[in-house]
Amino acid sequence: MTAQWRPVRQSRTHELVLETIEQQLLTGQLKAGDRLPPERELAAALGVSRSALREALRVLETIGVLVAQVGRGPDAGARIVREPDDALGRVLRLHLALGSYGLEDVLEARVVLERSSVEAAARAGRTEDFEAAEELLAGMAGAEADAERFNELDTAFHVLLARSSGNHLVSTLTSAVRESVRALILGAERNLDDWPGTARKLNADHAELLRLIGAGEGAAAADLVERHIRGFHGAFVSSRPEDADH
Amino acid sequence: MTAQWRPVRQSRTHELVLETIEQQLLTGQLKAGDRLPPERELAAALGVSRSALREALRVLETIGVLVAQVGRGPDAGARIVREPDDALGRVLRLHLALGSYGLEDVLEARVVLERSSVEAAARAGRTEDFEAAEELLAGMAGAEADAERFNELDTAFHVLLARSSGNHLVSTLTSAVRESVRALILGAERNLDDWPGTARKLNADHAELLRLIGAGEGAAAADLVERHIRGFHGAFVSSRPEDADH
DNA sequence: TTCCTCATTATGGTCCGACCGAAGGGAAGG
DNA sequence: CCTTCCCTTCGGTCGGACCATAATGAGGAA
Repeated sequence: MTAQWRPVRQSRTHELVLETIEQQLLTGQLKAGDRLPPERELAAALGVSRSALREALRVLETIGVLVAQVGRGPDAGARIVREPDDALGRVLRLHLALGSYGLEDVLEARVVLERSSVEAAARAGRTEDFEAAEELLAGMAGAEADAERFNELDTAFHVLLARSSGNHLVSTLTSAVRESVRALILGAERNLDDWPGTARKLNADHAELLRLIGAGEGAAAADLVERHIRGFHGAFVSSRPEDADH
Repeated sequence: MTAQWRPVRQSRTHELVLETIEQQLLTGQLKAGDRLPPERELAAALGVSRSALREALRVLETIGVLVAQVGRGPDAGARIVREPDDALGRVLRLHLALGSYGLEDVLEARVVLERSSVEAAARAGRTEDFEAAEELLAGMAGAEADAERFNELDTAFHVLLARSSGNHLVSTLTSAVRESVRALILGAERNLDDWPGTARKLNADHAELLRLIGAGEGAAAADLVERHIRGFHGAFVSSRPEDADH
């Protein structure tokens, strides 16, 4: 194997701090819900400046592992939380914009993830999610004129299906990927010739998808969701010929 | 729809800075390879303190969108880059540790992603990746005694297959998910009764997988990789009964 | 007593000014 | 022409100060 040496880039203080805290997370010494000491105390305890500590905390915050609240009382200060969705969404969104991967890749990823989601959802059969999905569906039917609102509900619908699969990770990834192309999809919808008609078609897909999932027909639902995604996604990719290289 | 209000959490300076820079990324005013102005200048231009700016830059750095180098010359300063893999890996790793999702979820996600990867790889048929994979395979055969090294090569092997699919996004996700459980897998391997025997079996799978991909038999390769992952992953999940809730 | 009001205090958020160390650029000297 | 050494330009770090926010608790009014 050809040796690949990456620069060591050693010892930026905030990275050391980060490692320390990460270790405590990985070993379970820090759990969700725990509070960190006040910044000034922790900085002193770690022997670093408050600025360096704050940079490390900021990183944890963007990862969705920590939130901070000002003020006083039991809810104030820095707390460990579990909110990966926004973090992943932001990463994917920015890298999509930078062309770290192309739209085709996003299309394939969506197909793969959502096929798996709907199959699992059909197996799980959660009626409460089913009802919520019905509501979203009704909302979309009423919002066919308003592309922005439709897009919002559409995203919520797909994310709900993913969540209904019972697999948090796949759901998080699905949600993040879907969010990352949200602005693009919205832009494409606005440029379509016959948007209301397209919206109706999409909604018909959604209704049928929901029916199949409710009936436990996972395989059929998976095929439908693939057609659904490829159909629309493919249509607007072709109208946006900026291919991203790498 | 029941209204869901999340707190506005408005106007932390570094978030405003972040939005500004993100906008420039999303609109293409900032592209990969571009250099940002020196921190002091940029801070002054944005009308914020250097600390606030630095926190925003740190966020971009953890997202894998920016790197900073000290010193002088054309390569110094903050540059826009495209390195999503480490960022995603870190997010998933920490959230796995926090129990944002369970091991079962990771198993399913790996199955879904890697099935897709090997099918695509079989279609793409990149001979150069094939050769690199052969090398890794040989390396693993020689490292059956050393669990750590084996694990390293194993990870590299799966990541290589993913990359060979030609889909950067799926490859990145695969790599991140695989990295996130790397420490866990290593720990499990060390606790196995018959590790060398297991290693041989895994390697046999790898060899056969590579053969199928080379022969263009994507479907068979997908089935094999699913059995491969479920077999081993399932075995060690059962020996580690800490189920993560949410 | 009970309730409202207001000062106190703990906490994160922001800013400033200073200094350190790394690394390219260029002048001085061989 | 090449080497050596200083200077300048960067990010990285630090300490201290002040602000905004929000719970707390004391003190006064009903």
